Amino acid sequence: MKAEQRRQNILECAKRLFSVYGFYRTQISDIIKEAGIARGTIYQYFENKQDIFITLLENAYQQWEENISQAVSRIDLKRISAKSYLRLRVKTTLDFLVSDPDICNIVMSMGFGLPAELEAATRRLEEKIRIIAINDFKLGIHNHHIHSDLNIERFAEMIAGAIFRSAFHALARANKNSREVDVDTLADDFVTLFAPGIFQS
Amino acid sequence: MKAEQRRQNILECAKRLFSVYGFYRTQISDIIKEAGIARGTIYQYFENKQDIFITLLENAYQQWEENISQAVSRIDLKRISAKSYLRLRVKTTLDFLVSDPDICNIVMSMGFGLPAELEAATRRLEEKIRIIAINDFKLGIHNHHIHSDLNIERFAEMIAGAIFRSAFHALARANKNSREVDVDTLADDFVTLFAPGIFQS
Amino acid sequence: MKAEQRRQNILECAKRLFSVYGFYRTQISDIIKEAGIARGTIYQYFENKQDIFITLLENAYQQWEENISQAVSRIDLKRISAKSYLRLRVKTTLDFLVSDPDICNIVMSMGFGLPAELEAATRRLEEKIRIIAINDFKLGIHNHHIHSDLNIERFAEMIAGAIFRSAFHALARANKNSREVDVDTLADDFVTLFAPGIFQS
Amino acid sequence: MKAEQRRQNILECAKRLFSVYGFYRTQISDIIKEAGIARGTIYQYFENKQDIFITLLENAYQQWEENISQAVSRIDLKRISAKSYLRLRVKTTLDFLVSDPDICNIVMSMGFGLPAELEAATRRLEEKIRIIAINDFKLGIHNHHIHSDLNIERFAEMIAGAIFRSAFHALARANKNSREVDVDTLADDFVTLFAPGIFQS
DNA sequence: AATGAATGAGTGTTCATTCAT
DNA sequence: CATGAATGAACACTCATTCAT
Repeated sequence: MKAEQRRQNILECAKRLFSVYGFYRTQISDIIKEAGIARGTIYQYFENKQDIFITLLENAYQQWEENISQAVSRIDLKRISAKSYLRLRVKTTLDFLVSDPDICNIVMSMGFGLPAELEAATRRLEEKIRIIAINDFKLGIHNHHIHSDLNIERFAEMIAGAIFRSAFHALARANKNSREVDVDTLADDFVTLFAPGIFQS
Repeated sequence: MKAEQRRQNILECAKRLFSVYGFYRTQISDIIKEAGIARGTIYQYFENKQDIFITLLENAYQQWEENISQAVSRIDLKRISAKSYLRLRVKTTLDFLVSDPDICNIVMSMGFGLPAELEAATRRLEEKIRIIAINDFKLGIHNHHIHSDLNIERFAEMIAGAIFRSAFHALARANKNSREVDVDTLADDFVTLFAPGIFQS
Repeated sequence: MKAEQRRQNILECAKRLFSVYGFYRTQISDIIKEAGIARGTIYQYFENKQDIFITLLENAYQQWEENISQAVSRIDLKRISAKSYLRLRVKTTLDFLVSDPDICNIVMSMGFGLPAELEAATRRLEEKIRIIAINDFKLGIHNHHIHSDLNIERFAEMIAGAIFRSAFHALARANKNSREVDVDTLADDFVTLFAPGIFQS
Repeated sequence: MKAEQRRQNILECAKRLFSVYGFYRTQISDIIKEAGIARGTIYQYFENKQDIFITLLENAYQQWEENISQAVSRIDLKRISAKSYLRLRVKTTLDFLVSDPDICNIVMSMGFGLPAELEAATRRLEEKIRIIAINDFKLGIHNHHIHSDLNIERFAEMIAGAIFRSAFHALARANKNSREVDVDTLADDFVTLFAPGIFQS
């Protein structure tokens, strides 16, 4: 498993660097220096620079889906209130973003100006969040917690935007120790702002 | 005046290209080809590639501030309702973003991974929007339209995020003709979603 | 004569700049800025950058030859001592170099690394000095002031080298006011060092 | 050791080219063509063009100082005559210049018009020679071989000028085979010309 | 004659990727 | 598997010269 360890180490280093400098300004030289390996070695684990970047995202998405399904599995849908459900969803997302701030940084940047393939990969997470939000809205409408004439697609976009932006700022400003706290107040603030508009009685 | 025209043309072309390909993938060669000028000519109008990019942003910011101050000057603050005021603010911002979708694209991308100087320049617009939102909140609190115990800094972030993201998607999907419509429904959707949370009675 | 004036002004400015920065680091842009003329104008007076440089040297050579012939015409060869003759020759050369330190600077640099044509032009002055020195030596041998078995070609080289180097340093260090003095003591020092070796009795 | 060999080869080629064409007219393309390497390779051994040039000079200076100290260590100062000492000094310098005519060419050119940093580096050798000459003069005065009222700074300049110029011409004209001879006669000619003036009894 | 915008060949340098050891 | 020297296409930028006005 030595090889697998090395692979992970490369990914780890690359993630940190991509997160700070972005795709173009992070050079292969930087990554191998950080990982303490030789120039050629990195190409034994990855096809090329893009491959590293995409692998990073792919891993993050997998992690994300596991988090989501775990969180959902713990809910008793019949007993939880709509508002608590919203908060849980937001909290789960924020927890994930906070648990891996580097990936969070990469994904939230929208990947503007990246090679087409990478841009697409970058956008997949927001897309997933949007789809989950839309499905939740549909569920809410079905359960009569949400008015059926709301533009749920648009709402989903705005919510995704709000979460990403506020998470981004919270992470950017946070010192390492106080992050745990931030997530809870952030989720609370989110619910305070959005719940009234979403659950218009 | 010929010179000024050419300068504008270069900016125009560069804007379009930066908007689609970002800073790194847009090459000087592309810009001059698009502008139909020779290699050296571009350097008679701009110091370097960064200079073009920054000039573009600076122009946009100036335009943006003019729009804002014009819009505000037409309001009778004593007669307008809080909700209408919110809608007007959002509408003004969206109008601006829609009127220059390329700049909008560039600015909304957060400039992640750009050379430090450019990244800073890129973030200035969102910062401005956030500050305006915060000031509006303070005004609302002062006028008792908004609860004083809301976390207005956080709200401002979320609102900025929501506006940018939804505008971005609206623009990305929109065909050129239907944009006018989008802005109005977008503003309406925005108010529908946010007003209840902001103006909690 | 307006045109001739302008031409002279360009030469004047170019000379100063070439003297300080050399051929390559002096740009046409610098010259026109210094001369206060437009970019195109300079090409109405000179073919190209090289042409300016060569014209400068040519003028200097002409000036130099006038100086030399004037100085010689004032000597009564029958009455002057060999040593005084040597001193006069050296003094004349130094006077010229001091009278136009910029040209002096250019010529003394040997023109190493210049385009072939310019390098050749640059070396012409030292060549002239060497030839004059050789002829003077021959005259000295003929008049029995100088041993006939000395290697006069070699002596001429060394003398040219010594004059140029010491003049160069004197000029480089001199403040504008004290130059007149320098030339005389320089000539004296030169005679003190070289006369014994040249006029070996 | 392969790497060191390649590095030396690059320096070798660059030296030859700089010697003939100077700094500006020698292009990176020329050097790599001469060295038979790829464009990027040269930047693995040197930071940039200037770095190559400076390394070349630095190496030469080191070589020169070794030569000097070796030569001095072989002298028995108590037994050697002042004139022989002078000849030895000149001979040592000429031997060095002749042993590496390319560097000699570069250094003797005074570096006029080079980028400031390079110009400074270029002038260091003449400066060293001048200082050695001055120290030797002081020694000569102390030992009563040289009059104490001579302007030794000036003499040092002239001597340096004479050596450089005559060496330069000797090298420029010499065919490869006859150099050995030249140095000895050159040193003799030098002593013949300068000794009487320096050791004025 | 004067202008200055336009030109484009040329130059140094970068950096992801390859490959012999 | 690991290494790191070698590669070369790609890129931003310069600057002497031209030419329409």
